[in-house]
Amino acid sequence: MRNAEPKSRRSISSGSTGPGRPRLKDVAALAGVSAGTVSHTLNHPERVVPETRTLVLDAIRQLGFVPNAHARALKGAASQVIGLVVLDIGSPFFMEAARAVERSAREVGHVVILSSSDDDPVRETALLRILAAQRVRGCLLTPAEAPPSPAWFSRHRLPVVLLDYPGGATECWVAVDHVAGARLAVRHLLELGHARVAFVSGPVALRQMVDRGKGARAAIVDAGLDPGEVLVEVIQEGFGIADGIVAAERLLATGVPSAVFCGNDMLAFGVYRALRRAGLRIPDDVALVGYDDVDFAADWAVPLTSVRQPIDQLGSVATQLLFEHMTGQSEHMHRQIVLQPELVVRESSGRPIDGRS
Amino acid sequence: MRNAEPKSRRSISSGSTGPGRPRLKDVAALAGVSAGTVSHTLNHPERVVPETRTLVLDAIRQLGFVPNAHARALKGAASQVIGLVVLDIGSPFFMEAARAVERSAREVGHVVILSSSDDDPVRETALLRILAAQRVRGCLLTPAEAPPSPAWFSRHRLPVVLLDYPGGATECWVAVDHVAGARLAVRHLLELGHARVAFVSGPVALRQMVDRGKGARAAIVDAGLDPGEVLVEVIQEGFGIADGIVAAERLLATGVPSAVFCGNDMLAFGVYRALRRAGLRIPDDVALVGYDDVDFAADWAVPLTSVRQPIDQLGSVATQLLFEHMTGQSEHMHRQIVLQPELVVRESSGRPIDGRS
DNA sequence: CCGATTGATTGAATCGATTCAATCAAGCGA
DNA sequence: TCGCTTGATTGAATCGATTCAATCAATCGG
Repeated sequence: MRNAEPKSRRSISSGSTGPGRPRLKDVAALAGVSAGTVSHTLNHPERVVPETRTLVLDAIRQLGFVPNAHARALKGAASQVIGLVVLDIGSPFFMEAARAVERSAREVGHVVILSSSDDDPVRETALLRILAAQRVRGCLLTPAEAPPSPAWFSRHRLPVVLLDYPGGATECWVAVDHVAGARLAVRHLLELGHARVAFVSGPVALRQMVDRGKGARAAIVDAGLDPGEVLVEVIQEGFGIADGIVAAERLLATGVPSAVFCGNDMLAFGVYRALRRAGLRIPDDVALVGYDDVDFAADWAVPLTSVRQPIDQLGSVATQLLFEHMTGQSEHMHRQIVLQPELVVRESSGRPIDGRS
Repeated sequence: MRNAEPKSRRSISSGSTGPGRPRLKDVAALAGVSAGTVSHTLNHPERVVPETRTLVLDAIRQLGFVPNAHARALKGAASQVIGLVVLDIGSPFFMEAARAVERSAREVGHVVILSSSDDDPVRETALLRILAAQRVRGCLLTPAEAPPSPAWFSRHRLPVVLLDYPGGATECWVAVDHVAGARLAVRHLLELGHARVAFVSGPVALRQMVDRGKGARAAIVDAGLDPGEVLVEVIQEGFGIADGIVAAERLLATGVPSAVFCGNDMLAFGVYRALRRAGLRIPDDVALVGYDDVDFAADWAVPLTSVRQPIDQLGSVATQLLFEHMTGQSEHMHRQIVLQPELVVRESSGRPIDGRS
């Protein structure tokens, strides 16, 4: 009994009930060649004589054969998949980055597994394990807290590039210099003649926000001034428009400086709204600068001066670095890249004010 | 020579040069059990006596073993991956949908391969082939034009649910009723007493835009009026803020109706901007309604009345349907789900106007 | 006209985990 | 103490494609 039909379970159902997912073997049978030849036409077409090739390709088309990537991968072929783990798919920042990554990956024939750690290190680890199990070719990661050690990645043979996270010298990463961005913004305001500047910050749990605060102070120090006298900090729990409104109201209660720099554009929009309601004009009464340069900034009622992050570049550079890492042999040198943001000056920051320091 | 070390190429390097990616075999060797037992501790822990289990688990931990998903899949285990092919990752709509899909998939222990067809049917086919090759468990697709036939998907054993696309009765799909959405919007304007309504449409190549136009006309017919007399259509090539501005300028040239319904919120924002510049007040002089209810709509200078699509629901319902399809045996019935959008009334549409029809 | 060379094709081993039948050991009743 | 049941563990076959050595055929020079 056991030997009567030892290996044709699949074939039977394939022959009788339905088409069944065609295997390479089926193609070979239909084309009247061996399995090896079919494989060759797919992977080394030059080794196969044209007539045979057409024969095989016809059979493939006829059966609608799609080679099993798992079997292929098992034999050692490099996977065509890379992983991307971000903190929050919902954020426009990561969305744009993901877009760039997807595009860059596509250019070299790869697809992307996208997932979100939701800022949870435990979930992050779980996701990395899944990616390792999938034997993806490599992965891009924005760590929730500290990323797994480089040893973890090399142990799992999982090339990694950290995204928007300044790591150590023994790993690859690409980050944006938030300190520099804020520095540009505040320097701009100081150059316009503002003597006191408010910094509306989002949650300080975010490295980015802390960096932007640092940059603001640095710009003031650069100008030979005292941050303690020039900077007014307002810290919000969130970073939406509503938080910006609250921040502006807090400022209104204590006296609004002539310039406000916000940790991101949403906060700036909120601040704008609240200040307008209070009868203040932008930029005549208050100069306003945001951060991120979201799509909307240029189209806001008063076009918003903002710091543009090279998100696109972030995604594509990181992907390129990853491919370098993936394809590079063991002689791969870890590289760290810091991208510089750019200040986009629009109407909201206004013109130089008369010196009344 | 050939037989001297027939199978230990990997083992050698593993033993001598570096750690090497540990295989199940290595775990078995370290734990002093057979491969089968290791597999059992992973997949049928109850079949293995507790002491052996700890032994094996220790070995797994010690080696940092992560089972090869490809080998697993090859043996027939269901993949933990689903595919998602959208038209454009960049758009907020798909971003939000992707987010919902990712979340729903995660809840049942799956990850998502995200990719964008960029509205190109050729690329769409290529992506679907990749997904089929990866033997993903199933896939969600927003077709660029007509999707591949249900036969294609069943041939490749690739369960599919069409996303935001009303397909046929022999496939699964989830879509939003754009006709109904526009109908709600225009009915609202008519009920407020507006006798003439402009419809600012985006590119008519988009099914959505055409449907919204239909809905606008339907609402007028519902009210017993003649669309030819009531509706003024303005068609734009794009659907950004700039296009909205152009549309408004065209309206201004011919005389602006007392109400404007826009194919999406961006167009509405542009219209708002242009009308304000022309000295018209919203909603006092012109009532304005958008579509999509993007994050910004509520926070716009004059909070925008808009039609909210249940995008989140779209993503999660589609994913649930896909899982039903994937896990369901052949007795799976194809299901079609149409989600209803909702009108969110805010200030921009104003209050009832005095009857001056 | 024969041996050698080139090139196309085939066959079999292989990747790593699963699974089922087979084995092995322990425990139990008689 | 022997046979039998029960349950843990092992071994071998298997999934589907790749690849390399082996085979087979044809062509060419001598």
